[in-house]
Amino acid sequence: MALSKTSVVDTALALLGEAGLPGMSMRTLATRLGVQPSALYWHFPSKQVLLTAVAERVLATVPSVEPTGSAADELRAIGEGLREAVTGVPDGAEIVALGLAAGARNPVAEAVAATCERHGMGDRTAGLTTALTGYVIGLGLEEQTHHNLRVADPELPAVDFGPRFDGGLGALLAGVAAG
Amino acid sequence: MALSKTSVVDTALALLGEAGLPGMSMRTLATRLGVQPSALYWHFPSKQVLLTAVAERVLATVPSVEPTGSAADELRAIGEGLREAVTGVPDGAEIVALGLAAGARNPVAEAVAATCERHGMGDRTAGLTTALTGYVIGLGLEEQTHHNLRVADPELPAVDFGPRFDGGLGALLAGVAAG
DNA sequence: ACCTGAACACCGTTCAAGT
DNA sequence: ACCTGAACACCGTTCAAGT
Repeated sequence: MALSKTSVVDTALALLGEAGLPGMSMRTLATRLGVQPSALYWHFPSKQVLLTAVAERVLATVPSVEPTGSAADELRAIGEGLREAVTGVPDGAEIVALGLAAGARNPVAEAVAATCERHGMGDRTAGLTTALTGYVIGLGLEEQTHHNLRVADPELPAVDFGPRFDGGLGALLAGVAAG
Repeated sequence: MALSKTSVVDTALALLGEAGLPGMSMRTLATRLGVQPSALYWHFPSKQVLLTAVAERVLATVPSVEPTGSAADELRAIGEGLREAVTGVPDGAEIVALGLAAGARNPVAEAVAATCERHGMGDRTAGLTTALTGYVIGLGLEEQTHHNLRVADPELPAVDFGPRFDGGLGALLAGVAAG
């Protein structure tokens, strides 16, 4: 059957899940698809563009947040949702950063806008979107890099990024009304 | 003259400044040093380890902050100082993230601790350190990736990350007493 | 329209051998 | 101790040619 952008991105995601970015070369991707490497370049002009398509798929998995809590609770849920999407795929932080830099739609922006307006703080939308997105990507990058290093060298001490993420998110949202 | 770790890191930083991470291959590095690529492996076991040494040098340029303002002002200055160090070298965010993941000392941790204790909020040190560091790295990564994309494709719209950084930092520090 | 085959110009890393 | 020379096993990308 003929190749399609969708099937290429599907397979790219599968390879990422198995071995991260180093395991997703254009050559292994082609092999997995039963095609020559050069065939991929008919569908995508470069690996970078292919990766932004992957990033868009990752961003599409960010869950939407129900308007049922305080502003702080909703913003916390938005941050946690982005974190789940980003850390759900190995090297996801790097890939999503590429996607956002390339102009991908950031679902966090709209979610934060909705929450802020609902709670009468629409003027804080831009700052909170930047802070939340940057924080999740940055800590996600550290976490995934740390994981990659530990795979190569098990001597490296383990770090639990879960509580660390919660603590940073709490500090980040301390200025948002709790009730 | 014989090679040394210092001279290798010096030259690595010079190459990074010229063309970023893609311009800093072990081969170009060796050529610039007038040596064979394999010679580098006597001084560093891998490129990754060499890059963490580069990261430590970058982190060492983070300026220390004078205790002359409010807690919020001092924390803002700490964040700005880290940003300057990180964005001062092309692909610095990625490199510093690698360094921190490898266990490099984070100068922000100590600076935040000093400020927090001076202002009677020592219990907030950990959260603020994580939030501040993650945010600076994350937005820095987006910014530098965006810059790299624009070098390859000038069609991509320019974005001024300066005001965006300020806005996010303001939101991040909104929960810290201003006076 | 969609893909093959072959090549170009690179990578990081290893390791015997030299001095 | 410190480095060379040569090789191994890869990369992303291009492009004429096929169907």
